[in-house]
Amino acid sequence: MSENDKITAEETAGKEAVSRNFIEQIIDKDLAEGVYDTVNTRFPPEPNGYLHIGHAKSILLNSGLAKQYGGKFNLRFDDTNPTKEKNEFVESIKEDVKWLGADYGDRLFFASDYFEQMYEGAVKLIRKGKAYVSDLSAEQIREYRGTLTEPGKDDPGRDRSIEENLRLFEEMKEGKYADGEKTLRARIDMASPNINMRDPILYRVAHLPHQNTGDKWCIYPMYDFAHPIEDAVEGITHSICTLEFEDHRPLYNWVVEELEYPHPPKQIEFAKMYLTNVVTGKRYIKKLVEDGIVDGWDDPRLVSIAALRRRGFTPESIRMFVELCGVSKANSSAEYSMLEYCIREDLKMKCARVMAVIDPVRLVIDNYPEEQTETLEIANNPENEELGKRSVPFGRELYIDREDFMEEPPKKYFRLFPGNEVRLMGAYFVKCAGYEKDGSGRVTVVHCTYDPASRGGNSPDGRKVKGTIHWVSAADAVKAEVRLYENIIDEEKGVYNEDGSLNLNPDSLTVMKECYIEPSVKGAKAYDRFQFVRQGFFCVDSRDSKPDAPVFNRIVSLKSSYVLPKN
RNA sequence: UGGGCUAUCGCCAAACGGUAAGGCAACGGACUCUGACUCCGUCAUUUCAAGGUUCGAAUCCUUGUAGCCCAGCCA
Repeated sequence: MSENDKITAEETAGKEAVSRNFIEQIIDKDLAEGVYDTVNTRFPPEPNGYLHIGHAKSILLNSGLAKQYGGKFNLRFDDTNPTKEKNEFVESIKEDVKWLGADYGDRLFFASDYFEQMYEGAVKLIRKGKAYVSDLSAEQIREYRGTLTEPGKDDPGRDRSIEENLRLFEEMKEGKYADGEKTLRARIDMASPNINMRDPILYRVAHLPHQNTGDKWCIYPMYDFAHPIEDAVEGITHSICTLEFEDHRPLYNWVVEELEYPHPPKQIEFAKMYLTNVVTGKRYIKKLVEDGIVDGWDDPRLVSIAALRRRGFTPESIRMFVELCGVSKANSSAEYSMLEYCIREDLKMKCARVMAVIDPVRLVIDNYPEEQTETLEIANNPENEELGKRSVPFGRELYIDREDFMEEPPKKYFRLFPGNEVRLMGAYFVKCAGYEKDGSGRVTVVHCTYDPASRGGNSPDGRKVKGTIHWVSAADAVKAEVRLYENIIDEEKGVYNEDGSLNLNPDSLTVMKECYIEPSVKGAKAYDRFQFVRQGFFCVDSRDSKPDAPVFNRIVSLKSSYVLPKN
């Protein structure tokens, strides 16, 4: 206890009196009062789907608290319902939890490991007269339960003798009854204003093999009975869950009390994290996949952990985001811009800043000698010298982005236009001398002249230019595909239509097939990230990128205070 | 309509009876070989509302209002 006090104090000091969230406050109080002498937490997913950004909050909150207070953090699969669960999901969840940096070490558990103890717990309750076997059908149970405003009525099985209950429950376990024929219920209060306390079902019959226990069991415990036992068995002190379980807390406490656990865990509820204009619902995503709108659960426009990873988000950025969002009991929805801030912030110093032309147009330097080429040394990240320098080839013919040239510029446009001089980043000043168009009026070539004295990007005469643009040597460029993402949801309209369907943004994916990137990106591997100067952060796609045909995902664009006028 | 919970800036979120932190976003401006970054500045006389208690209220009391959750043999 004194040891934990120290850790807490250090933590507080280190955080410079940053206020503690309400869960930390509860924990501090528990530690101070000696209710607990350590802090053990768990993340208890049911393996019935992929994890998404919302889960990250729970994972990082739980693992973070354990770490902060020097306790244990468990990953526990809440696999008490074999009808919904699959091993495929336990693998993906393990991967995602590890990727997020929540270190559960070897503390990987399954609720199904405790089926025996749960069974014994149920028997104990029966012996205490606190549980009984019910013959009611599902429909009858619903009728007997009453409504929000009317009390329920007693189950006919409620008054069975302990002996009979013991026998019947044993028979349930032996497989004498069909699915739905019998249940084990807690004897609490059918008139409770809290519906969860109206003799909740503890066990149901399900003749179904379980992914972990096989055919050993044909009765499976319900969440409300299983969860407190799982927590107690693992020595969890603070069982942190989301708000919708608040009404279940009295039942949670009833279970640990009736089962007489010496150090009962405490359930604390917090508000889930939602992102504005984002879809996380399983059925919606399933439909997007089925309809071919996205290319899988890890499509970079989605916010599953796998999708964020594939898009190029870092675990650090997700952690920063969760931390920034904070923890409270108020239902809230964070804006996506906060997540964008976090990834930019994280990648800013880490990534090499390279030049990539996404929508190319040729730039010819008329006064540059035909056969001449040269190599320029450019810092990989001017703000981080540790990233070193690279060589960038330069020549007479380059590519620049179409957006960086206009025939008739609007006011305040300081890129290339006839007569204007700009800097080719890291290279020379060039002045636009003319341009060519094809039959459809599309610009095909921009001509310019360069000032040889401005090599490196500055003119010895002190002449200034307003604009600096990026470029790539046509002869040396790496051809690549670049995928530009926007929200898959139409933000103007919100996520859902009146009929419950999604408001999709038809332009959520723009595939640019012919992009030219400077040769320094050659050899980039899956998940390698770069800043494409003036454009954004990009990541090598882990699924579709090939060494000879690289594919880059735009993680996030750079901020911009200049809006190009629409043509 | 019974029970539980929540309401503080466009979005998160502190404040724990002593006179409304901070971050994101936005908007000015400086700087700039990224229209980025960085820097500097602006952004709640007021905390869902109305009363009350108090020298003093976002915090306490009263009465309302709004939102979320609960009637699975799901978790």
